[in-house]
Amino acid sequence: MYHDIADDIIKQINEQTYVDKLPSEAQLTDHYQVSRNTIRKAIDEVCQQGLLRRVKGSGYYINQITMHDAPVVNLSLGAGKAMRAVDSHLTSTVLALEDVLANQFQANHLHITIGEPLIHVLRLRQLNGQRYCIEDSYYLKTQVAQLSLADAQQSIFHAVKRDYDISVNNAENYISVTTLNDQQRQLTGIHDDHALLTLTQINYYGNNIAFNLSTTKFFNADLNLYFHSSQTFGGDSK
Amino acid sequence: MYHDIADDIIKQINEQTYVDKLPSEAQLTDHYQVSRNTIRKAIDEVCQQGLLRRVKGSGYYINQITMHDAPVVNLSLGAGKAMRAVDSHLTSTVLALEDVLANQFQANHLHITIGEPLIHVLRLRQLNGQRYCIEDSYYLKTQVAQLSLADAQQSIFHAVKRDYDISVNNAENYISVTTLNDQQRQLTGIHDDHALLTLTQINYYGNNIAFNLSTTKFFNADLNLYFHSSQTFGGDSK
DNA sequence: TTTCATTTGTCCGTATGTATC
DNA sequence: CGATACATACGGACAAATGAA
Repeated sequence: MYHDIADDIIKQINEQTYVDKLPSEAQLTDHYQVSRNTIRKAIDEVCQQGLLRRVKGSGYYINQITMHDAPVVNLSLGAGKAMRAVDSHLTSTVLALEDVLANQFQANHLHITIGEPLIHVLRLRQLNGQRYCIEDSYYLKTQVAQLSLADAQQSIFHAVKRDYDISVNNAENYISVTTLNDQQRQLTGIHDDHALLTLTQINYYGNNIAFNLSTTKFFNADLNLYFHSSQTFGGDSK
Repeated sequence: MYHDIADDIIKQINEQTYVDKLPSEAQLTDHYQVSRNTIRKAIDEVCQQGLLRRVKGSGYYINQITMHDAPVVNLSLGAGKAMRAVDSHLTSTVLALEDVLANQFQANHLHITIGEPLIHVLRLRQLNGQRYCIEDSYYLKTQVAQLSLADAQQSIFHAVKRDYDISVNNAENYISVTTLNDQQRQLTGIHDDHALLTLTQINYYGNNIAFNLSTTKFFNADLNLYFHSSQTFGGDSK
């Protein structure tokens, strides 16, 4: 229930029903007809997504997530949700859809042994006709037995949820700067050596079983990856 | 109080008192002599740092965070804590320590008007004799009236905490790829055009007032910025 | 400066639901 | 199936910060 309330609050923020700050807990309690604790749990969720900052004695203030004109991807929304804002406008060209065996890197990150079977998907994604990102994804075949080409052209996470009831519970995120690798150059025909902002994610579901490892390289030189960190902590920070 | 319990649980994990999983909530309730709600809030904090995975009906399992060959800065630890691991080994060369007036960019992010007085600190930081990062920081003079050269050579946040009782409560983080700007080239004598992983942070204290805007450019081409994102969410993700 | 109502932060006890084993 | 363990929700109490009178 508090999930639904959280979703609704986020919706109100997006629709600018709430502009500068949220109504007080008392007002929200009244509005949603639930206890204060439930409201607070809902607000916790919204805060965790970096949309609010909380001020004791004052209220909840809405964060403006912008970097001037530069495009921003909010990673605090959690895996799968981060891209949703742009996801509907993205088109995907599937450059590879194949079974492979885990190498050292993949085995390390997926907590499996070398040689375990994986599905490899390489996609070039476009936004408004512009190259947006290139994404290498590896799925554990023990979890995701099969992926159709049609699914790979759309939202894979959606298909995985539909067919295997797997959705992302949490994720580890690594951000670095890289260039395209040989396979990516060959299949895209892009041969320049540009440094690309790169996001590597290990996605976990349910009991925190890693089921997916993906590396996304963004072509847009202006792109910003955003996330919010808060200090839950009272004190010191020494 | 639940902060202290969270800290203690983390300590027990680090000391391997708890190896595979945590004691049950009932046992922890008994051990710390607090209510179950308080235990759960403490555990929430530990989870948020990515140290635990929670399994309904089963228990809390300790995450084994795998190490990588590439150097990693863990930003999930929260603002101010992220750099602590390396901070003590960093030496800082202060390239600029001056009063400036806020420009458009700074005003936007610090939620102030153009022309407000700021302190600008430009530091070149080294790790084991190697260039590690270059950091531009702007402090609101209304909050931080003065910074000494000695403080700038050490930990500025520590000095700010000591002199003004200001510590970071939460932060907005933007990660992008940039190159050095003119002032940075001039003052460092570095004139190549390398793409650098760049972290822009707006730091808040008292949860509401932005007091610092800093941009850090990392020289290490292998560096990874890490953070953990969890889904608090039960369900769907549609 | 003090006072006071508002608002968020913390903690408690209890009850019920649901997943795991 | 029953026992255990985590998830959700309610209601109440007091503390602490804010902001306006």
